[in-house]
Amino acid sequence: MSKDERTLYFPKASLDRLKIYRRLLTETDSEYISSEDIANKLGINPELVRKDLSYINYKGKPKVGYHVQSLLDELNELFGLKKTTNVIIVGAGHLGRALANFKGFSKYGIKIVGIFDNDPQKINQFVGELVVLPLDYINRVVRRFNVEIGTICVPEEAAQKIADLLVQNGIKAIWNFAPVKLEVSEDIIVVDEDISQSLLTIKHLLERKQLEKAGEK
Amino acid sequence: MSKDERTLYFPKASLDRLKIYRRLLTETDSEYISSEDIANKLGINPELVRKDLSYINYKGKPKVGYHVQSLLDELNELFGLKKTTNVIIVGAGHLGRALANFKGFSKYGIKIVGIFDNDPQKINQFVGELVVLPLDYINRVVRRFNVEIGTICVPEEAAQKIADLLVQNGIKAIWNFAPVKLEVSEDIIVVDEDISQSLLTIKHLLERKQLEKAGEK
DNA sequence: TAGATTGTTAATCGATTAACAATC
DNA sequence: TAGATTGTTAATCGATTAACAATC
Repeated sequence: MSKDERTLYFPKASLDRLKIYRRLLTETDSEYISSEDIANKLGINPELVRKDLSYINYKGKPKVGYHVQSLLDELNELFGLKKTTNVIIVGAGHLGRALANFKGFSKYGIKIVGIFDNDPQKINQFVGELVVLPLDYINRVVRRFNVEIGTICVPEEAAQKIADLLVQNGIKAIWNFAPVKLEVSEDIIVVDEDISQSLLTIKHLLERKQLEKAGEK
Repeated sequence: MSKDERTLYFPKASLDRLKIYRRLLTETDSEYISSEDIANKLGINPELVRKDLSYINYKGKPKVGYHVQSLLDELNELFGLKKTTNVIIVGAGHLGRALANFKGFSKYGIKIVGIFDNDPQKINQFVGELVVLPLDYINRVVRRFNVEIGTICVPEEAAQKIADLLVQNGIKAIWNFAPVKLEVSEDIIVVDEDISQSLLTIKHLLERKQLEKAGEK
């Protein structure tokens, strides 16, 4: 199968499930796994699993199931895990530093190659093995390391300006932790990671549950 | 309208959009806003906005639109922003400490009332205004502050055990930063915040984009 | 071979969009 | 009033599920 065939468009929901299958497979010891096994563990339908895998043109063996290792390889390829992608972080506050210190990214072929801030107090401080650099240095680092992803960990007032700066410097994708809808040109990938928003979901579900309980009486 | 009417079931996608409308309204200065204004800013259909708002039984004024302040009030109520919810954090690593230090949660009616770790080196250290406590203290803190939400910031190997511990101690919702599917009883709310997974999405989209470009030639 | 499991087409379901009457 | 915008019913679209033939 050619790469082009494999990466034709398929639903976002399927892409998200493929990530979950991938995680499940990394925790699977057996040599083969059936669509039913996968479905049961995730609480979904086996047909859906098969459909999702058909999108990436991966073939299982009737009567046997899917070969865990080769499917995992295929999914790792799909998510570009085999090649290293260089990433910078803008904002050396608590969150930016926490991300810079996180050891788990290497598993996903992600390497943090720089952290930046405009606060003179933070500049030159060590964060793990990196040193906080001023924003002027973004250009140099991006070119030197061929950085594709920029992470925004600055306060929301500053986020749009930093996004513009990143785009100017040739960043192709933005991982945005600020609670703002960034306006960038269409060809830039933006993924929002607005963690406070999930707290809203939790609070709503707690409220709803409480009302349900009250209603039962 | 009674609370019960308002909180009848509606699609998850609508709930997520309602959160986005809420954020947009906080950034809106005018007194009224039309479904078309909202839709344009978010790149969706005005009909969808009206449909979503009809789920929460919120009425606009024909020819005028929606009253920004009162809609915002309604949404704040929907997401339980007006009352304070107490939260604890388990795991005082970089991420746990970053969350404990984050000032923005108060806006959402969230208060961090405790941070815990099993590492003797971390216990008794200060994190902002809190002191890291051993896991044994979870029970006391949960009861004392009537804690509803527990945040898991421990390594993935430990996550399930901590989830069990939280549930034993009466926690009603888990905000899970570990890359693991937690097994908990049905009445416990679990919201996953697996940030590494979004990197997979970014890497995939980057790959796809590159293939598209290659294909154009 | 018989049976189990895949792969795929058709049917169903649910969410989004279109249409339009109601209303200020 | 006329016109703009809401609220809601009906039509469409897309994703999920069901059914079943293909295959090892």
